[in-house]
Amino acid sequence: MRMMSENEQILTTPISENEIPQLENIELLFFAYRDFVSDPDKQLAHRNFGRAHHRVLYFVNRSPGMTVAELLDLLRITKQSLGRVLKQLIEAGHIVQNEGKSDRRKRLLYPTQKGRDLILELSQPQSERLSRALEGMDMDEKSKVVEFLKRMIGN
Amino acid sequence: MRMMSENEQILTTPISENEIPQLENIELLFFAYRDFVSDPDKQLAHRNFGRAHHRVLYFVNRSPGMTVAELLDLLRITKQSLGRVLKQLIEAGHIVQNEGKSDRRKRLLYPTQKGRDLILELSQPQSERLSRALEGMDMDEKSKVVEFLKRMIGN
DNA sequence: AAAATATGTCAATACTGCTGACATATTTTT
DNA sequence: AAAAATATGTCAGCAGTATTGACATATTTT
Repeated sequence: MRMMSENEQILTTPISENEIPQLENIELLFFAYRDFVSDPDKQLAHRNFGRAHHRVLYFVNRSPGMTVAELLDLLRITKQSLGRVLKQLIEAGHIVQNEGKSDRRKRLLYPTQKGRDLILELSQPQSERLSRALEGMDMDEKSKVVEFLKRMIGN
Repeated sequence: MRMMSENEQILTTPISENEIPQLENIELLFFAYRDFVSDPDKQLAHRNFGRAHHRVLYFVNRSPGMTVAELLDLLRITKQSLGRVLKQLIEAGHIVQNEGKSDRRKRLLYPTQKGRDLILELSQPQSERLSRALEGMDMDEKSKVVEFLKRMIGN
C-alpha cells in the first residue's frame, strides 16, 4: 500500500506573516512594479520596442556620453543582449555612437532629440504615477519613502 | 546638400527633474525591484524554475483553493503562459489540483507541504531585504511607505 | 437542447535573457 | 616594436516567458 509522504500533504491554510515577515510588502511591491512598467509598455509596443529599449534609452538620456561597458554594468545584462536593442535604437535614430576622443576604442552613447522626445513620452505616465502615490505627503514623509527605496538597493 | 533634421541633433546634457518630475524615483524603483527579484533567482535556477514559477507558487500559497481563472487575473498573463509553469509545478509536486465540489469544471489549486517549504525558502531573502530597508523607522514612517506602495497600484 | 463557462492544448511567434567563441581596432605593458 | 590587455561587435545556438488564435472537452446555466 502506497503511503503519502509527508511533503505531499495538501495545505488549505494561507501562508501568513508569521511564517514570513513582510509578506504583505512582498506582494505590494510586486503589484506596484507590475503596474509601474505596464504604463510605458503600450507606447513601446506600437514602435516594436520592448522594455529593454526603454531602459537603454533611459540611461543614455540620464548620462549622455556613457560607454557601452558602463551601460552593461548598469543594466547587468550581457553584451549580446544589449547589442540587439542598442542596434535597433541606433537604426531608428534615437541614439548615436561617437568614437571616444581620448580612447578611440570606446563608443560614447548620446541621445538624439528624437530619443529625448521618446524617453520623455515614456516617462510621463511613470512620473505621474509616482507623483500621485506621493501626493499629500510632507517633505519628511516623502524622504522616508525615498530612503526606503534606496535601502532596497544593493547586496 | 543634406541638412541634418532637427531631431537628429545630438544632445550632451542629461535629462533632468525639470523635464520629468520623479526622475530619480523612477530610477530608484527600477534598481530596487531589480535587486529584489534577483535574490530568489539563484535558488530558482538550480531547480530549473524561473520567476513565473515563483509568482504562481506565491499566490497559490497565499490563497489556497484559488482557481486557474483567478490566478490568470492576478498575474495578468495568458492561459498559455500559465499552463506551462503550472504543469511543471504540479509535476514537481509543489502544487495539486482538486476538482471543485460545487462546480466540477473548476480546478482548485493548493500547495503541498513541499510547495510551502519552497515558497518560504524563496521569500526569505526578499523578506530580509524589506526588513532591512524598513529598519529603524517608527510605525508611522513604515505605514507611509506601505501607503506609498498601495497607491502605486492600479489604474 | 443550446449557450456559456472553465480549463487544457496546439501551433506559431516575439522579446529578452544566456553562453561561448571569435574578430577587429586600439591602448597599455613589457 | 612586440605582446598583452581592453572595448566593442558579431556569430550561432539555446532557454524562459510572454503573446494570439484556434480548437477540444467537460460541466453548468439558460
